[in-house]
Amino acid sequence: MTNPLATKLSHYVDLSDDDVGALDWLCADVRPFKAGKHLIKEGDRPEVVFLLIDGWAMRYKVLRDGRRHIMAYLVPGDLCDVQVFLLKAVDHNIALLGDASVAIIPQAKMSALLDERPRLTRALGWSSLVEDSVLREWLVNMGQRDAHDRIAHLLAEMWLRLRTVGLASDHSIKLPLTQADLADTLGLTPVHINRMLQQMRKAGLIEIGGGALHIPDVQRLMDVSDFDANYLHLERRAD
Amino acid sequence: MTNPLATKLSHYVDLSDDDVGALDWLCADVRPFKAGKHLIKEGDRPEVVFLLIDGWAMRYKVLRDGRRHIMAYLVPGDLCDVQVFLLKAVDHNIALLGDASVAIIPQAKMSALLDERPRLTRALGWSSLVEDSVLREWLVNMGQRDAHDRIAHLLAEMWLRLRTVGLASDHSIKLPLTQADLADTLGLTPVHINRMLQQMRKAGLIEIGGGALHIPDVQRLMDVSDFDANYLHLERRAD
DNA sequence: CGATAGTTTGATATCCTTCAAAACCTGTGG
DNA sequence: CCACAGGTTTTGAAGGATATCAAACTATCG
Repeated sequence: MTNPLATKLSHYVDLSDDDVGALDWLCADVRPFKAGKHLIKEGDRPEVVFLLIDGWAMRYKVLRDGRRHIMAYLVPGDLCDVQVFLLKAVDHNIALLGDASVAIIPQAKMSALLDERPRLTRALGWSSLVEDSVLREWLVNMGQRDAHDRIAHLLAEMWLRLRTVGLASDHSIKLPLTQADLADTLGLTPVHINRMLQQMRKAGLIEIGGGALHIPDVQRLMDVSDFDANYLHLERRAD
Repeated sequence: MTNPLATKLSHYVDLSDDDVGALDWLCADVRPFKAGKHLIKEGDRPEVVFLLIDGWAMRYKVLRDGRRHIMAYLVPGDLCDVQVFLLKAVDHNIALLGDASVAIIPQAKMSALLDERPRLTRALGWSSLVEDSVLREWLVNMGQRDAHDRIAHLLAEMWLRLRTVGLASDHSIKLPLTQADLADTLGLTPVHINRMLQQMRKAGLIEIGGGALHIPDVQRLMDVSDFDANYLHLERRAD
């Protein structure tokens, strides 16, 4: 199974071969993009849906005084704002964090899929509920945890999410984030991120650097950061 | 127009009389509940959808050590987790903040509405995109703003949201929140909330207390808190 | 090999928390 | 109608987590 969206959705529902075929059909138009390319800009009214095939993207906002806040990371298998064409104008940006491959899906194709494949529609609905749930957990993370635990929680989440699309090898993932990116994600200073990462390194919790993250003992990282994987809803609903 | 959901949706699309009638039909079963009553509990798999008619509710999570974080406030016209029956189990709680009236909508009734009234379906989709957008703005609020601005931003938002359902009289709204609630919403201490509120009172930004909030100059409150109303998507899409 | 982005270090300032107690409400039962 | 109980708001003093500022160091890439 090469399509990362299919890999992800198969965690939520049983996909038939036809379903997988339909997803491949959806991703007929895959293009390479350079690092920093914007898929969506504030004020746009997008006409197509994007699906990340390879690489990372971030969803972010810029405040009036120039500060930036990153509100989500998109990894392979993640869709950009499936429903967003309902709105007059989007209120955020989505940019690639490195060179990436992106499938471009015309609105009509997306609608056709949703009309004809109820099982996929359900899986996509699930997937978007999980996105909401992740957003809520980020809010809790910012509101209730100190810098150390906040970072640990985020890293554990990214590791788990990448594993569900088959992108965690042994205990490592690619992590194309600078410490400034982490700072703008967690509401902290790059300086403080740096100091906390050093502390976590010394404690043997993580090895980080050079665009990669190694977590020797994921359970331990989850324990220290009060991580409860429920919010990722990886357990399939029984019915 | 008495149905607060109809009032809210009419900001997004033009509703026909039939649409409004359908919404009233949806809310046939309205019941009174006592303060503190839980509409949804973590681990539930709800069979019905709730619609707040009168009163406030909060969506919150409890961490392992007992800390609580409030992730959203629901006000009249807001639905509880329309799609949530897709999930195996919800990962949060929704409780009433005071005595309230709640419409109880069976799953089947909701589905029927969505099948038969594409315009309402579109409006509900819009409404749920706005909810997501609000959640993202809360994340930015926590990540980038200090205590004072964070509080100001939240109060301005609640004032605007209540106004769109016709519940802001002159410059006042009901605000059934304790300072501890605000603290658990904004990731601050009740003590610090208290001191900031005093400061805002002295500055003439707000009058708050006794379950009510008065904002003499909403524009000023929005200015100091870097409030950009775009994220509420109150501008109707032109098409 | 120089330029540029990213990481690391140190010293100091500040916002916010913590802890503890007093004051203030609001509803309830006697 | 008073007294009391529980929750909420307010106040003070002191400590801690994180920010700020400035600069050195390191990696990366054309």
